[in-house]
Amino acid sequence: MEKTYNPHAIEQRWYETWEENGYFSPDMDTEQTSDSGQDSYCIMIPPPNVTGSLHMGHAFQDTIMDALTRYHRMKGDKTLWQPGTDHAGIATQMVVERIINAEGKTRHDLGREAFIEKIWDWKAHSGNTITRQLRRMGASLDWKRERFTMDEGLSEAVKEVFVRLYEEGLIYRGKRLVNWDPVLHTAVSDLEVISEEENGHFWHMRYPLSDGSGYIIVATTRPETMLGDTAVAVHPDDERYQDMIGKTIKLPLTDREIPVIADDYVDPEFGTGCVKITPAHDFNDYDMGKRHNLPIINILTVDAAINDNAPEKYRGMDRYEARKAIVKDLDEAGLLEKIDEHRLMVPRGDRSGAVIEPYLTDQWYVKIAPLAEPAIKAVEDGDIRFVPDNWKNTYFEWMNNIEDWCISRQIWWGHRIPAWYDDNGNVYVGKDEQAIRQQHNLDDSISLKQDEDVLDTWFSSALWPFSTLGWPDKTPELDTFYPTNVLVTGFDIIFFWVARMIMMGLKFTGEVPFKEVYVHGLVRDSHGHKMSKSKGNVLDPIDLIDGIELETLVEKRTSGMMQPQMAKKIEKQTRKEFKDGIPAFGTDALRFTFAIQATTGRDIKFDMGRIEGYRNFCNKLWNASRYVLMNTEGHDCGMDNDEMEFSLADKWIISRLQQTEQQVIDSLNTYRLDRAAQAIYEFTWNEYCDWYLELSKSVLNNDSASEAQQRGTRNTLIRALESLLRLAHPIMPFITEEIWQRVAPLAGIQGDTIMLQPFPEPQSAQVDQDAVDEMNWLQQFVLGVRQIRSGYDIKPGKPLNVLLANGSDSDKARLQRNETMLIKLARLESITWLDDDNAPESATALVGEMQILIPMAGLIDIDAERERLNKEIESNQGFISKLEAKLSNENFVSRAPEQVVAHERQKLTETQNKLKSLTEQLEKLSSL
RNA sequence: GGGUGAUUAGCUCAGCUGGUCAGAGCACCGCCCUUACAAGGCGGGGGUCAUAAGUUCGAAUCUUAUAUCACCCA
Repeated sequence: MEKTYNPHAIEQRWYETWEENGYFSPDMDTEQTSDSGQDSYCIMIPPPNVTGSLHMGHAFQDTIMDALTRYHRMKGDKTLWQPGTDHAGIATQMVVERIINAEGKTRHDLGREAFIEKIWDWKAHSGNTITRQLRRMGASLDWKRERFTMDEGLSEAVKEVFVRLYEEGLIYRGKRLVNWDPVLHTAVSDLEVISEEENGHFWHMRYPLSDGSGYIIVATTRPETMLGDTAVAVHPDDERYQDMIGKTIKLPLTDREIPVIADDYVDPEFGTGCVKITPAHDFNDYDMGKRHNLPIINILTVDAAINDNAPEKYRGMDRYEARKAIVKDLDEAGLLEKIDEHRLMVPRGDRSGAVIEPYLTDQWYVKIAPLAEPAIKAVEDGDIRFVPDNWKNTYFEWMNNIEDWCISRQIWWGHRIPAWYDDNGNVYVGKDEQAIRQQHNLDDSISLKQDEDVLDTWFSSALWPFSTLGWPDKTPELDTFYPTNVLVTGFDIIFFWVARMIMMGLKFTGEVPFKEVYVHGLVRDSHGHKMSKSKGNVLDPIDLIDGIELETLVEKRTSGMMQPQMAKKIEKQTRKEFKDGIPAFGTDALRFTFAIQATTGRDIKFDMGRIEGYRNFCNKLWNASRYVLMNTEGHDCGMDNDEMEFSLADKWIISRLQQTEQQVIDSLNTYRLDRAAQAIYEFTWNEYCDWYLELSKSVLNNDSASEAQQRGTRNTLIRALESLLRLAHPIMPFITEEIWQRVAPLAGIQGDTIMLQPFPEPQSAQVDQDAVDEMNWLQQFVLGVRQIRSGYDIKPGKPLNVLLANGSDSDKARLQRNETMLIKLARLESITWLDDDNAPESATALVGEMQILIPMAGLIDIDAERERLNKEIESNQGFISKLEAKLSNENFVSRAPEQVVAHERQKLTETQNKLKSLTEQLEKLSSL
C-alpha cells in the first residue's frame, strides 16, 4: 500500500467495478421475489432536476441515503435505492429557452413541437450531469432502474391518476384568481411564490364622494390597481365612516361610480381605515368581492400591462409605467394626499424573479380536502412517522389549512393535460383522443382539440414512490418495495412534495408511500449563511472531493453573476478564506464530515476544519491498516493453526469492538448517523490505534513471546480491522473497500466486495468485562507515568525506574500479567514493589489506591512536586466536601435510589483513600 | 400576528428516559521527526451550560417567563 492515503487513486476505479458487477441491484430477475422471508428495504431518491448539478444539500442528503442503503444491503435486506430525475417543467423550459434566445430566436419561432424536441435533445446531451456527480459521491443507486418523470411509464401513471381523479370529481376546471407570473406567462402555485420584504411606497389617495360632500382617503401600495376598483370598504363599527356606508364614490381617472361598503375584514387601525377593493387583482379583495357581489374588473394583460377594460389613456402601458402616470394624474387633479415610505412584502416567482400578480384565469384544480383527510390520519395514527418527530406539527399545520391545488401551467414542457374540447366548448377527459371518441361516441366529424396547458411538475413527483415501480401495473417491484421504508428530505419540500406523495399514495395504492420521513437540515457556509451564487459563498461538493486551484475557484464564483458589482467583494472573500485553493479531500472524507454532523433536525455549518480532520482520519485508518498488513501478510494469523493465546489487549479490543458495533447499529437504526460516525471515529483512533496497535508491538516485537501469543495477536489485529472496515463501509465506502480487499483474505474471508459482506453483528459472548477493567487499570498506569514525565519535562525517550506501593493483591496480579506491556508502553527501565518505609523522594501518580513513584534523583524538583501535590489535595478535598454534604443530606439518603447512594458512598471512600495517599506523599517530601 | 427550533470552551457541535466536581474535534500552550501515520505522538490550559423563577433529595437535562438569533406560515 502507498505510504499516504490518496483518495483519487481508488475512488473512481471502485465505483466502476461496483456498477459493472451489478452490486447495486436487488436482483429482481431471480425467481425468489417476495418469498423467503427476506426483508426488503427501499429508498426513493428525491428526483433532482434534470437541469441540476450537485450542490452541498444533495451531497449531504445522498450521503445519508447511501449510508442507510449500504447498511441495509449488508444486513441482508433486499435493498433498492431507486434513482431518477425530474423533468422540472419551468426550470428546464427556461434553460433551453435561454439557449434558443442566444441563437436570436424565441420558442414561438420554433413552435411547440419543435421546441419540445429541442428539450429532449438537450436532455440527451446535457441532462446527465447530476447522475454523473451522484456516482462521484459513491451513491449505490440501482442505475438499471433509472426513471425520468416524463418517460413513458411515468406519463402513463400521470394520465391514469388525472383521469381517475377527474372521474371522481376531484379534479375540476375553474375561473379563479391565481398567482400569475407575467414573465413566464403561467399560473404558479402558492408554494412557488416567495414573498420578501422590500422597500416601497404607500400612496394615500383621495376618492371624492359622488354627492360632493367630501372625500375618503384610501392608501395602497399598488396605485395602478385603482383602475379595477369596484368598492371602498370600511369596518362596520368604525364610527368615523358610519354615514359614508352606502354612499357612492366617483372613482378618479375613470367614469365609474363605486359603492362604500362595510366589511369585518377591514382593520380600522391600519392606514386610514378605508380600503380600496380590487377583486380582480388582490386575493382578499376577491373574497370580499364575492361576499358583496361586486363586479370583477380585470385590468391587466398576460404581460401585466394595462388592458382594454381601463380608460383609453392607460391602455398598453406596463404596470409600472401606468403606476407613474396614474400617480401623476392624481397629483395634478389634487387627489394625492401624501406618499409614505413603506416596507412591504413583494411576491416574486421563484423561477423568474418577476413580481407576481393575482390574475383571473381558467385553471385546473385538485379538490384537496378529501385527499388530505386520510393523509392527516396516516400521520396521526403513526403509519407515517416523522424524524425528528416535531415536523409532524408543521405537516398538520399545513394540511389542516390546505387549499385546492392549482395544477395547470401555461408552459410547454411537461405532461399535457389529458383534456379535449369540442367546438362547443364541451370538455372530455381521457387517456387519449381515441379513447375519448370511443367513450363518448364522437365520430370524426366532431373536431377535438387538446388543452394547451401542462401539469404542475409536482403532480408527477407526487406519484414518484409508486410510478417508478411500475404502477398502475401490478409489478413484482411494487409488490416487494412498496410501501418504501424511509423518505430522506429537507424540510423545504414537505409541502411541495412529501404531503402530496402521502395523499396520492394513499389514494391510489391504499397504502402509505413510506413509513418514515427523515427530515435533515440545511447545509450552510461556515458563518451560518445560506449558500447562494449571489453571495458567492457556494461550495461545490466535487471541488471538495477533487480539490480546486484558487484562481479557478475565484473564476467560478464570480462568473455569470446577476449582480456583477458583487464580484470584487466575492473575489476578496474567496482569496482570504481559501489562500491556497481547496485541497482534494476525497469522497470518503466528505461523506464522513456530513455523517458525523447529521444530528437530526439541525442545520450544518460547513467548516473546512472539520473535513480536513476527517480526511486525516481516513489517513489514520490507512496507515493503521498498513501497519496491520506489514505484520500479518506472509505470517500465520491463526487461519491454518488455531493454537492461539490471547493477551489482555486482544480480549479488550475485541470486547470494545462488540460494544462499538452495537452502538453503531443502534445509532443507524435511529437515524443518528452522527453517533454512528462518532463511535467509529473514537474506536478507531482512540482505542484501536492509540492503544491496541501500540500494545500489539510488545507482543509482535518481543522475541520471548510465544508463537501462540503472536498468532493470537495477529489474529486479533486482522479480525478487528476486518470488522471495523465493514462497520465503517456504509459511511466511507471507497477506502474501506480498498483496504478490505487486502485484509479479508488474511482474515480467512472470501468475497468479491465488501459491499455485499454481512454487517458486523456484536456477540455479547465476546465481551470480556474483566479484560475491559484490567485494561482500564493498565491505561491509568501508563497515563500516570506519562503525566509525571510531561509534568517534569523528562525526555519522552528516557527509560524510568518505577516503584510501586500500597498495592492490593489484584494490583500485584495485574502487574505480573502485564509487566512487559507496561514497560514498553510507558518506556520504563524497571518496575519494583516497594517496602513501605524506604521510599526515596519521588513524584507520585495513583491508580486507584496503588501509588506509582518515580524517584526524583536528578530528575524532579521537590518544590514543584510539593506544589503539584498540594493542588491535587485541594481539588480532592473540594470533591470530598461536596460528596459529604450530599451524603449527610437525609433527604438524599432516604429518597434517592439505593444504587445512586451506594455509588456516591463508593466515590467518597475512593476519594478519601486517594487523599490519604496524596497526603502521605506530601508529608514524606516535607520531612526530607 | 401564529408556529417551530436554537442559545454549552475562542470556533463548530455532542451530552439519550434528571444521578460519575461538564465532553469531542478544531484552535491554543509545552515536549517529541519513537521503524503505521508530522495529514502524526504525548501531556496541558480553557466553560457559574443565555437570564430569572419553579419542580426535585438532586437540573445542562423537566416546567414557566424573559432576552437574543434562525427558519416556516400569514
